[in-house]
Amino acid sequence: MYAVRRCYEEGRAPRVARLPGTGSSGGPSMADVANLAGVSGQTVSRVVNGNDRVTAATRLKVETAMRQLGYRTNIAARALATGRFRTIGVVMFNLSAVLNVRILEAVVTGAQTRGYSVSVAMVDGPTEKDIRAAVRGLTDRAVDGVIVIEARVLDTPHLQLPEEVPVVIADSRAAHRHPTFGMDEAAGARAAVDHLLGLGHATVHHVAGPTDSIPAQRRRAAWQRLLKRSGRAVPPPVVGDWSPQSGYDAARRLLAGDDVTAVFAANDQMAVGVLRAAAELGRRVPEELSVVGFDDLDFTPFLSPPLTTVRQDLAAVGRRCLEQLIARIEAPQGAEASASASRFVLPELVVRASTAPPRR
Amino acid sequence: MYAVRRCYEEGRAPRVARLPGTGSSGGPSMADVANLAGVSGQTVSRVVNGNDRVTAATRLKVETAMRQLGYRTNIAARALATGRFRTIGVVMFNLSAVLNVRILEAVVTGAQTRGYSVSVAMVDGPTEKDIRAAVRGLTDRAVDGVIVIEARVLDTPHLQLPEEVPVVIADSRAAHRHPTFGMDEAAGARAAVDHLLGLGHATVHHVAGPTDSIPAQRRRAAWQRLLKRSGRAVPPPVVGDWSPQSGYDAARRLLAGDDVTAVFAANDQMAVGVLRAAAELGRRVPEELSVVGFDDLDFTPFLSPPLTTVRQDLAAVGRRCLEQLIARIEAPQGAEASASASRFVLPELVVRASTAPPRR
DNA sequence: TTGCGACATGTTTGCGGAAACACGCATGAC
DNA sequence: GTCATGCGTGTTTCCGCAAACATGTCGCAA
Repeated sequence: MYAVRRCYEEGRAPRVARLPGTGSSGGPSMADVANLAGVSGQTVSRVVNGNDRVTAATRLKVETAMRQLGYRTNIAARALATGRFRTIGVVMFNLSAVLNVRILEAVVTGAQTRGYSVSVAMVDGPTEKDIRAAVRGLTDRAVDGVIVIEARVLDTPHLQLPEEVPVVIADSRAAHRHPTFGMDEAAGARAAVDHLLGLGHATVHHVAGPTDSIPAQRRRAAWQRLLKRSGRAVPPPVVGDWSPQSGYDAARRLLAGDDVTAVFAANDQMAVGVLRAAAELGRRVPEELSVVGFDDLDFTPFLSPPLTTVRQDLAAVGRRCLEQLIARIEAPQGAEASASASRFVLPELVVRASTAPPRR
Repeated sequence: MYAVRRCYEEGRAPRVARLPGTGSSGGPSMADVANLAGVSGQTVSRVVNGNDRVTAATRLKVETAMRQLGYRTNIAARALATGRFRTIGVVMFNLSAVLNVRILEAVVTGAQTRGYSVSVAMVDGPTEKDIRAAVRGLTDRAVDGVIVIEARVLDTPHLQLPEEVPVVIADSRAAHRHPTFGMDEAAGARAAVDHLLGLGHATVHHVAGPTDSIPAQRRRAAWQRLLKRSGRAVPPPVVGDWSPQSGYDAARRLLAGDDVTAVFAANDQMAVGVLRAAAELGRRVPEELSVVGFDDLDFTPFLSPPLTTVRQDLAAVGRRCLEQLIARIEAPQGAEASASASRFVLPELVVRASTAPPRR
C-alpha cells in the first residue's frame, strides 16, 4: 500500500518518527554491534543465541564488539519475535506460610539456572475467579507457564485456567487437568498418628488447618481414616488457621477435658501454641501430653521439649513442578510429558522429645 | 527500500515469512480488534491505554470487539515500543529469612496494585559481583527498576550497580548512592539493651548475627555503643548465623560461665536456641537469665517463656522501597524524589515474660 | 575441471503495539 | 466571512530481534 504511494510521491520527505533519546532502553542495539563488528545483525543474533554456525573469528569479532558497546539483548524484542518470554509465573496465596516460600525459593533457584526468570503474583481470595485473575495478570505480563502454589479449595470442581500456557499446581488437589506435585500429605499424617498410637495412646486429637486449605483437608482426612481403621474413637477436630495463636486457642479448648493424651497439630506453628497452652495448664509434655507437629520448621528441635514432627522436602516439590513446567513449555507439541511417576514427595516423621507413651 | 523494489519488480511473489501458528502468543492482535471494530489500530491502542480522546461510541465498539475476540495486549510489543516494562526486579540473598519474605510480600502486593509485576532473583554470594550479576540478569529480563533486599557487606565501599535503571536498597547500609530504606536497627538494639539494663542487669551479652550482614552489624554496634556509654563491661559477642542451632551453640558457650544474667540475641531464631540451651542447663528464664530477641516472629509469644523481642514492621519497609522506586521510575527526569524524611521505620520493643530483674 | 553440496553469512520481513504526525470537520473569535 | 483552534481518527514509521529465505564461498569427488 504505502509502497505504491512512495512510488508516486517520490519527492515526499521521509517522516522521522523516532524519538530523541528513546528506543527501548537507549542502549546499543544488535545493529550497533553488527556495525562495529562489520557483520550483519543476523550473525550477531546467532552469536548471542545458541552457537549456530559461526566462525570462531567472526564470533570473536562480534563478542568484542558486544563487550565494547556493553550490549545487552533486549528481551522484549526477542519475545516479540519468538513468542517466548523465558519467564514463568508463580501464583501464591500468601508468603507468610513458610512452606510456600520454600517452594518458591526452589522454583526461583531452579529457574535461574535454566535461564528463566520468575514473576510472582499474589492472590487475594481462594476462589477460582481470583486465581484466574492472577493468571490472567501473569499472562498479560507475559509468561510461558504458570505454577500455582497451594491452591485452596476452589469454587468449581476442576480448576479451569483458561489460558493457553501450561500450568502446574503445587501442593494441592491432584484431580486437576493440570499436573500436580506435592507432598504425600496423607502419608505424613498417617506416620504421625501411627507413631502416637504405637506409643499406646488410646486415640489422637487433631488441631486441623483451615478448612479451605487442601493440605489441611488431606491431613485431617488421613488422620480420621487411620483412627477409624484402627477402631479408635474419632474425637471432633478443632480447626485452626495455621497460626500459633489458633493452636493455642484450640489446645485450651481441647485440654479442658482430662482425657486428652495425644495431639496431632496440622502444622508446627499451631503445635507451638499447643505446647504453650499445655505449659500454662500445667500439663507436662511429653509425660502427660504428647504433641506432634507438621513441617519441621528450623526451630522445632529447640522448643521445650523438642517437637516431634513431620518433615517435608518442599524444595523437591518446587523442583519437580519447575521441571515439569519447563518440560511442557519446551515440548514440541502436545507431548504432555507423562510425569506419572513420583508425583508426590514422601514426608518423614522426625521423632523428638514431645511424644512418649501415655502415663497410665 | 523494499517499497521501491516492489515498484520495479511488481510481479515478484511476496515472501511469506510468517510462521504457521506462531506469532507471539497466537492470540488476536490489535489489528484484529481494529478490523472487527472497523477502526484503526491506533484507536484501539488509545482505548486500551489511557482514555485519550475517544468517543464513547467508538470506545464501546472497540471494547465489544476486544471482548468478542478475547484480546490481550501483548506486553512484549508494548515494551518494545515504549521502552517500559512495568516490571520491577527484586534481588534477594535468600528466602529463608522470614524478614526478607515479609518485605517481598509487601513489594509484590503493592506492585500489583500499581500495575507492576515483580520478578525475583536470588543471589548466591554476598559480593558486589554477585549482586551485579543478578541485577544484570534482571535488567536483561527487562525491568524498570530494582529493589535489593538485605544486601550484605559488599566488596567495595559503595555498591556500584552499573545499570541505567533506578535501584532502591532495603534493609542495608545507608551510605549508598541509591536510596535505602530499612529499620532503625540501632534504635531496636538500644531498646533491647536499655530494657535489660533498666531491669538492673550489670551488663548484657550478645549473640550476634553473621558478620557479613548489615543488620547484624548494626545491631551489634548499637549494643556495644550503648553498653560503653553506660559504663558497662562489654563482653565479647558470640557470633551466630541467624539459625536456632547457632543460637543454641552460642548460649552453651556463654552460659558455661556463671555470670551471665542477660542475653540479647540478634534475632528470634537464635533466641529460641538460647532458650533451649538455658532449659538444658537448668537456668530458669527469666528468673536466672533474661533473654531478648529481635524480629517478633509470630510464634514468639508462645514460647516458654514468651519472648521479649523487638518488633519490626517489614511490610512498611517494603512499601516504602516500592513507593520510592516507582517514583523514580515514573519521574520525568532526574527528579530524584527527595524521600529524605522517614527513611527508617522505628522498631518497637515488645516486653513479654523472658526478661526480669536479675536475682540478686 | 566442473559440479555440487555443506556451510558461513547477508537480506528481507514481520512480530504487535505506540508515537508522531496528517487530516477532516465542527466550532468560535475577530 | 475568514481563519485559528481543537478534537477524533487514520497513516506511517519504528522499536530490536529472529526466522525464513537468498547468496556467496569453499572443498571435495566425479
